[in-house]
Amino acid sequence: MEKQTTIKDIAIALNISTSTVSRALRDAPDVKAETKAAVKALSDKLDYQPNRLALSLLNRQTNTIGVIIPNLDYVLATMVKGIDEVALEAGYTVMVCQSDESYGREIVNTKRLLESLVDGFIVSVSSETKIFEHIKKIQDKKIPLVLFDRIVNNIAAPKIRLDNIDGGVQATEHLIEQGYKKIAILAGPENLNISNKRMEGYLQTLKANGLRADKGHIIHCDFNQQYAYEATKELLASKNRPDAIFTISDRMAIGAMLAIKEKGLSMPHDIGLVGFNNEPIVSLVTPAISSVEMYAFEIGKATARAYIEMMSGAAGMSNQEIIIKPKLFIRTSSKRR
Amino acid sequence: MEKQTTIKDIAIALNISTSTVSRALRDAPDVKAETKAAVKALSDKLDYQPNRLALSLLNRQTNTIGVIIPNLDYVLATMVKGIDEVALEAGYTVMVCQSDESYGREIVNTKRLLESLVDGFIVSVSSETKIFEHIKKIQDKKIPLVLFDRIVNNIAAPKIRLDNIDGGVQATEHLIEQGYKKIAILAGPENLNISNKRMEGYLQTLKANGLRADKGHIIHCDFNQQYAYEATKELLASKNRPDAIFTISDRMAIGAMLAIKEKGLSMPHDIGLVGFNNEPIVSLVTPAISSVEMYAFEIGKATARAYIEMMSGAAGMSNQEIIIKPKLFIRTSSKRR
DNA sequence: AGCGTTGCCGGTAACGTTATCGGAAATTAT
DNA sequence: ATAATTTCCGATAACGTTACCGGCAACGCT
Repeated sequence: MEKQTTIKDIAIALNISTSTVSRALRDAPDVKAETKAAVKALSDKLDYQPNRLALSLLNRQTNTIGVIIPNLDYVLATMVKGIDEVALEAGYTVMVCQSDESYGREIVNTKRLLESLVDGFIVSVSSETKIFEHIKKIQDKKIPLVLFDRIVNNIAAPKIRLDNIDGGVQATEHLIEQGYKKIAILAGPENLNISNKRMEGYLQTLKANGLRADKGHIIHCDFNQQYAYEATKELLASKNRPDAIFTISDRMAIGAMLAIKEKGLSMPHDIGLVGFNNEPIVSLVTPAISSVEMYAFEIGKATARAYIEMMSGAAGMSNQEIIIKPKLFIRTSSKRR
Repeated sequence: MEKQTTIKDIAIALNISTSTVSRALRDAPDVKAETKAAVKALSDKLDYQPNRLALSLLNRQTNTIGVIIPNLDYVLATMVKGIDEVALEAGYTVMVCQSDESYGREIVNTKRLLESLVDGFIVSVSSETKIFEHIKKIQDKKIPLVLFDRIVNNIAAPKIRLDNIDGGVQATEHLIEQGYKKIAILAGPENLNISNKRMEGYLQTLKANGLRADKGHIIHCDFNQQYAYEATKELLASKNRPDAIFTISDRMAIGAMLAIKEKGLSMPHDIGLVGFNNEPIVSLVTPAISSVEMYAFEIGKATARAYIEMMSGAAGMSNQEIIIKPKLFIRTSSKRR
């Protein structure tokens, strides 16, 4: 707050020019060893810290990555951890902004970071976001952009995401193998790509196995576990009661589990249950819930790596799509054979 | 990446000076309406964004808060959300850096942010941090600092934290009221203040009720649920088996629950269980786990408010300590009367 | 002795913005 | 018509840093 020590302070104190101080600090070859020593000693004593703002202004780069995410739930926090780890290693600073699943806040965040605070973006869009002008604006300004997890299809950028369809396939195939016939799905919000892809895998697999999805067995609801609980209660009360439920998040799986227990049904006997994300919690409840691991930490790391690659490879963004394969972890909630 | 539109571009295009453009954009009174209109039109067209770096350099303030946290678990993520909400509202940008519970990374993060990137700090120290020179350095430079959650005692700064002792008291009193006599505690890492305070409340309450804490009933272990599971198994196998367990986090409570069930004991009959944090998950497992709510979101908001107050009140930091009262939520796992 | 070379350092401009001052032109008052 | 005021705008410096250029010594070479 007061006044940071600057290169000028050192220069005046030693009665030399700022240029020389600057060179001395960077260990340039054309500075006398003696001078260097004096500069370094004083800089240590005054606890000099270079002013990154001045540097960034000069070089037109901040070495900062703007990360925009919809929230900080388990999966995204894990991904951010992955991004952070790789970015820090490579000398980047990360600026995380949550949009809180709000389109408006996503725009505000983008705008702020665009004020020359970052030299690139890593974005996962909010579930509310249906218009992508703010994302396109980033690209119009030729600012590097990487999309991850909740990607946007009609934007050309490197994308790192889970193979969500495959996740849906693995979960559904497993349930069918276990002999379940009437498999319901608790899908997420309607316009959410990841949710729809998981459902696509579910539908594909049903079809491939000659099963038909009852329309009443496809429920769109928010990620919230409360909604999942309510939705499951309705499902279980319906005429055509499902004998298995696939939820596209673990939160929802736990909500579903609660409703199932309340109804007095047993897992995996009466009803099979498979969740998504493989959060630590699923193996700690009873019965332990089968879940699709999405390797969030790996996705985070891959995302940061793609970003770094894009920054170094001046040769235009490659727009590759990295697709991580999920893996179903089978537990008690769905294993009846 | 290419080149952002600057005030200069607009000035040249309209054949006026940069000063005039600057004033026009800020709606200064001494600019002709006509000129203003022209400037604004062109600035919109070119999608001009002011360069915050230049501004920050000039004003010696960034309007950015550096938030340093040990990790992004449920509690801290919630607190960050609270900070974020208040800070955004007040026009601040937040830079979140995780130290990943590492002393080294905490120092690196502090150092980076000190390079004039932020004009104040909000810090929760890592569990590994025992030396606080890096924190003191912040204060030596007269840079505003607020501590929250995992605070540091011998540093004078505004502090916002939970009344951890009271949390321990509430949990323990409740267990005693329910008739439990041999109450064990799964405490966190030894040098972690919040963990010790919760234990202090536990010890106080035992003493006040004429109970003695068996040394074997006080277990220090990492926050990790796996450790809690192992530790509980040992507890249950010991000669002097406890009839209740108080864990200082919900993660640990769930680990404990798992061990209890495995042993074939029932809650709340054979064993009472109380956790800490009141994470959503505790009400979704069976039995639902009693837990101490710590109002993480409120703590986050109060922290940001304290920061803002400190920034505005030029009259020295007040160094007040805001202490949030926790509240025990009683659920099945410990209610046997 | 004169020349080129090397070692070391200082001055200047630039990054994008705004505060401050000063001044020309236009308007009003006398 | 002249003075006084207002309206509007431009030039400059500054924030902290480094790249670039240039220059003065001192040294070595012929």
